[in-house]
Amino acid sequence: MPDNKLNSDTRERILDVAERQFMAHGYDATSMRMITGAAGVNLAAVNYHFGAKEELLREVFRRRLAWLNKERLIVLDALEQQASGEPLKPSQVLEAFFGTLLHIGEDEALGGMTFLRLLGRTLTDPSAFISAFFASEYAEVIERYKQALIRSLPDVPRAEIVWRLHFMLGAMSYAIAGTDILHVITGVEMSDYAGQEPGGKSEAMKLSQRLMPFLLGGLRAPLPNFSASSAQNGLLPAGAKREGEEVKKQ
Amino acid sequence: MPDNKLNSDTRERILDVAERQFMAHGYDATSMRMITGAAGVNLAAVNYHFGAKEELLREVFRRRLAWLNKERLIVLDALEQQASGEPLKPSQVLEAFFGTLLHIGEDEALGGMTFLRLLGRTLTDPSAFISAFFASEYAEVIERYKQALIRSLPDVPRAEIVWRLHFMLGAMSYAIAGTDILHVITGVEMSDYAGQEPGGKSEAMKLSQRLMPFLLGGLRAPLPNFSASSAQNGLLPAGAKREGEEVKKQ
DNA sequence: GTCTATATTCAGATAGAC
DNA sequence: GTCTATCTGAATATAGAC
Repeated sequence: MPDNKLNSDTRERILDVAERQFMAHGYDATSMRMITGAAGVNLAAVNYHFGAKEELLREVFRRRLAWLNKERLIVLDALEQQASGEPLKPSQVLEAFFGTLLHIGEDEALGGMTFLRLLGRTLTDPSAFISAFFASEYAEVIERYKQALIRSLPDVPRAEIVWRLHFMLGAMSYAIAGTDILHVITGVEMSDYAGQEPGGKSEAMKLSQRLMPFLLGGLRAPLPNFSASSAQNGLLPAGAKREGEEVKKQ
Repeated sequence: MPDNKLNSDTRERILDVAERQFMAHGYDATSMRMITGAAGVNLAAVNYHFGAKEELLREVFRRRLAWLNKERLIVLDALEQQASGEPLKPSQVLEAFFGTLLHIGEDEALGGMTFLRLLGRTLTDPSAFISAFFASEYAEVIERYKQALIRSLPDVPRAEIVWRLHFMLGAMSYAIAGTDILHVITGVEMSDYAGQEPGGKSEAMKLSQRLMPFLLGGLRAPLPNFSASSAQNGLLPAGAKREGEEVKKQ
């Protein structure tokens, strides 16, 4: 039985290609023929190895999230042990959570920017099976970090922290996922996302340096004022102040 | 010729239903049969009125974005005129931009939360025709607000402002779009998104009150420090500090 | 494990009667 | 403007030879 070295990793080749195609075109718009064609394997191979297309997507995420979830817990454990009972600083919690994620972007073996973009885009996908999958994959880690954040900000109400965790996830996912779209929307001035020359700072590093201060600033922002009076300092939607507007009949 | 009142607004009914379905299932996963079935109109009606499915999606957005874009410019114009040459405060710019958007969520005639969610989700859609459409629809408004932000923060480099505008768009879109998904991910503690009882604060208002301080905090956060030395204060991805890691072969 | 061939279903779109 | 009927293509998935 001689070497069929190339044949044996059909499974991995499919996963690599699927990851790229799902990122580029979205889950629905990526057909199994596109995947198997680009991977140079037979159409039936996907069903043989994964059963169905949905399972393939789940497996694409599983192999990356396994590392990410483990790493996030390891880093948080290490920080908490180091702090010996004291609450962590908010910046430490954010670094552990977002830094670990962005690290994936620097390492092709962990999925690189391709996977990060896929992750950011897929998180907003409305498909039921996808959101159910993410909910179960993320539950434990999010809960741990939520608790760490709550301890790190004793003066901020729990509910407010959860909102802000939500906002931070959004800012990050979008920043990563939106490469093409928001690039165009926000103009061409941004330093290039792509083209990570070895030697220079990686794409993920540049993103991290800008994102972290933003997130920290948002997380520690003054609390909203809920006191009775309505139009107190202008946190209302601007349009809400005008009245008697007519809605043109299109 | 007696009243065929109900027949004449087939076009609008299709748009209303399509908006809801695209939001709930995504563009690709929504078939024209689903839309026409739920709208109670004939399958051929979509092609008759809009030509093709892609055109239908564009029209769903056009009728809402027309109001939004106009309103955003009106509000910004009014603020700038009122300031008579002086730069606006960052909070004013944010209110004008995000408040106008969130106002849609309070008014069913403007699309309500259904449209806001659809918008948030669709912005990350990778389809080429969708991103091209948004780029052209948004170009003018984004440019105006970008300039207003740059004037309002004279000490912050232009590039940094563009990054942060990007992050803000992400935080907001995600917060809106992620109702189902991130609800689950971040736990059940958040005050309910849905169920806007008239009399109480609307969903959009509650979101606005939390989002605005967060965005403002992020926008005005201290700048990242780019000075030479690498590991200065820990803004690196946490995982990047460890070395010699092995990547298990799956 | 890999391939061909095919079953089955469903998509978007249109022709043409009314 | 609306409907029925249908064209055409492409999707996922599987049976069965090798």
